[in-house]
Parts: sequence; C-alpha cells; structure tokens
Amino acid sequence: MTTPKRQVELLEKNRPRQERAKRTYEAIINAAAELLVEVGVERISTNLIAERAGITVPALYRYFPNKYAVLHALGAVLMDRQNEAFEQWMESFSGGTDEQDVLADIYSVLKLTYDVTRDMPGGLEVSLALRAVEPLRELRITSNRMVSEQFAAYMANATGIALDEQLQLQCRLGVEMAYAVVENALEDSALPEEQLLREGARMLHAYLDRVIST
Amino acid sequence: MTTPKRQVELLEKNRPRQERAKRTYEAIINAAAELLVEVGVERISTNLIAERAGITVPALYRYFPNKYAVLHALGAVLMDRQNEAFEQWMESFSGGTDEQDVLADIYSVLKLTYDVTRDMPGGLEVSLALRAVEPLRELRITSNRMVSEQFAAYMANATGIALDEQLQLQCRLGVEMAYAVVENALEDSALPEEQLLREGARMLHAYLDRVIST
DNA sequence: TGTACATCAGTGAACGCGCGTTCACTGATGTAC
DNA sequence: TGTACATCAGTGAACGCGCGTTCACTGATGTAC
Repeated sequence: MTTPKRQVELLEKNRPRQERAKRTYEAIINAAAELLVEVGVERISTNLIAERAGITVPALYRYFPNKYAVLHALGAVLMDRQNEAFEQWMESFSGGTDEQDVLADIYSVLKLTYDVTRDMPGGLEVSLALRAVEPLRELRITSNRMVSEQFAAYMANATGIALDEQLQLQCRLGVEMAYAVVENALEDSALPEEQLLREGARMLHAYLDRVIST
Repeated sequence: MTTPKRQVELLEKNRPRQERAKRTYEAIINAAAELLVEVGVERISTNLIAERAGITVPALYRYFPNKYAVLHALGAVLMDRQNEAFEQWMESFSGGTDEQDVLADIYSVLKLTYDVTRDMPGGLEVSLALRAVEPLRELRITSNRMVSEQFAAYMANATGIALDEQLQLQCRLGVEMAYAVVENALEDSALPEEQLLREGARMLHAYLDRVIST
C-alpha cells in the first residue's frame, strides 16, 4: 500500500576537478542555502540558484541533474556537521554515574547541535526540507539511523544493557527527540532557546534514567 | 536581524454559500491533500489542484487567492482535528496519582493524535508542510501555543504548581515533543509505531514526573 | 405551486513569465614535454 | 622556464511547458412573490 514514489536522480554528475570548478560548486551550495531561507523550498529553482551563484544555468547542470540533487548535497553538509558534532560529543561523554554530570552532558550535546545548525546558513530550513521533501527524506532517516545505532552500541557497552531491538528503538527515539528539541528552539524565535534546551536535556535525561533502570 | 519575510495573503476570498459551492470547496481541499502526498509541497500548484478537483482554475480563485491559502485551510483542518482530540483527552484525563494510569493516559493521547493524523489524507505531509513552508508556520505555532497554555493551566490546577513561565515552557515542550513522536512514527514506516508511541509516552511521563517533583 | 430574476458559481480563452533542460560553442586551466 | 594542447569549465541561445492570474462571459441556484 506504499504510494508509488516519484523517482528522482540525486546523484551528482561531474565532480569539480579544477580549482575554479570547486569554487563554482561551493557557490551553488551556498546560493541554495540562501534561497532556501529567502524564497522557501516551494519556490527554489535551478534558475534562481544559478543566478544567485553568479553562473549560468548550464554550468549548474554540469554538476547536478536537478534541484533535488542540490538540496541533497546541501542536506548532506548539514548531516555531516551534525554527526561530527555528535561523534565528538560521544567520545568525550563522561560516562560517569553522577546525575548532574549526565544531565550536563546531555545539555551540551543539544547545545552543540543547536549551535552547528544555527551557524550553518539555512540550517533550520535545510533540516525542515529534509523532512518535508520526499526525495530527501531518506538521507535524514539513514543518517539518524546510523547515529542512533552508534549511540545504542555505546549505551549497551557503558551500562551493560543488552543491545537488543528495544534499546535500538529507545536510542533512536532519543536521537530523534534531540533533533526535535533543537529544531523547536530554532523554529519559534519567541521561545527562550537556552531554557528550552535545558528542559529538553531534562526530558532526555529523565527518559535515559528509566531506560537504564528497567 | 529577522529576515524580511515575503508577505503572502492567506485569507480566503468568497466563502461558499450554495450547496454546490461547498462541494467545490471541499473538492479543492481534498485535491490539495492528495497532491501533497503525490507530488509534494515543492511541486503542488493551483493548476494541479483545480484539475484534480474537477474544476477550472478561475473557480479555485473564487475561494482562494493562491496556493498558500489552500494549504493554510488544509492545515487548519488538521490542527482543528488534532486540537479537538487533545481537548477531548484532557477532559477525560484521569488526574489520578497512580503511575501506571498516568502513563496509560499519556500513551492514549499519543495514540489518539497518531490515529487522527494518519487517518486524515495527507496528514503527515500537511504536518511537515506546516513546518517547512514559512507562510504556514504561524498557524502551527499559534495552535501549539494555545494547546500548551491549556495544558499548563490544567497542570497547575491539578498539581498545585504555580502557573509561571517555567511551567508554560515545560508544557510547551511536552506538547511539541508529543507531536514530534507522532510525526516520527509516521515518517519512518520501518519503525514499529505502537512501540514507538509507547516509548514516547514513557519519555513524556518521565519528564512530567520531574516537572511535578521540583 | 409556479416562475421571474437577483445573486452565486463556474467557464473558456488569453497573457506574460519563469521553469527545466539541451545544444553547439568559446574560454580557462594545468600539465607534459 | 616556456608553451602546446588536451581536457575541463562555463556560456548564449533556444525550446516547449506549466505556472499564476485576470477577463468578460454563461450557467445554476434558490427565493420572493
């Protein structure tokens, strides 16, 4: 009963080889990020992107087959940065049993992800587009799956809990909710973001406690 | 430093008065929901919607000034159903102090919201569009603000906690995360949705406990 | 109960515009000698 | 160290198409009498 999904080519065509080409490639990605903020995912087009990047349209087509591929590449940049931040965090995860330390650790990964997303041009808009645009969804889901598997493995190792499907699911939920908190803090600028992240950390911490003590 | 936002008219023009007109209006909303699933928010257009609804384009323009207004109306339908489900749930909220009862209650509101969203054509896609399409964002935020204020008032009343900004924020986070869990369960069909909702309920329950006991 | 007619609902045709995409081409880069 | 030239990078022009939007118009509805 799955809807027959429109197949969209997301693979990039020629990779940039020369210096000039790399600058062009970067300009395309940056232009796409800017336009995602300015005109939105419903209005962005290869024409607009090329114009903003200061190149002609066929130059864009040299590297990308269509606008989805551009957004895909842009999304990959964000995912990479977020994942890198997460991996860095996991390495330095205190692993201590002190309640306050764990809470602070969780807060810091939220804050880190928040900063990374906020500081990348169009970070929020890219995040949302990765959810709302079907051909891009897979990228996000795959990435989150990977991250949560890593996290589950770590948790199993650190606590001695069995690395079963339940733990996988719980860690996946934790990761998804972490991103949800971050997106939420960015979505409504009327909200006090620091406090929201702090409360988000409390929620995840409270959950983690239950997961461990079951 | 806020980006100068494109102003889009979202108000409907003529309201349908006659019977025939009401059917047309409904057909437009339904067509938009179908197309949101089939072609996505980046591809949907007034032309496509009119064609699918079995009317000509000017007939659509009789009721809506542009496609955002159609999506806005569609979004309002979803928000209304979700809010109604939530209000219904709050009335029957046991309010008991028994741990298991509260957990079951939280699960049931997640399940209720999940069902409502899944059963509405394009429910997930509408939810995501309300986040990703800037002119529609306000609808979602306003709705969630309202719901969480209601919830905060209820909580203050039921527990004796002061109805201050902190509680408001905590309830807001709770509501946002509840929707995030529901969307997550719908987003990745590979996930076991029942179990995910159950874990989501546990997370919210664990958080609620901490909020109350502080 | 019948019907005239004011109002409401929907159409057909037309518009200019930006979209995605491709082509044969020119110009730039960098390296082999 | 200089340069010829193969390859890479980007352009200008063109295309057909679907987009949003408006117009003067015809047809349908329902109610006042």
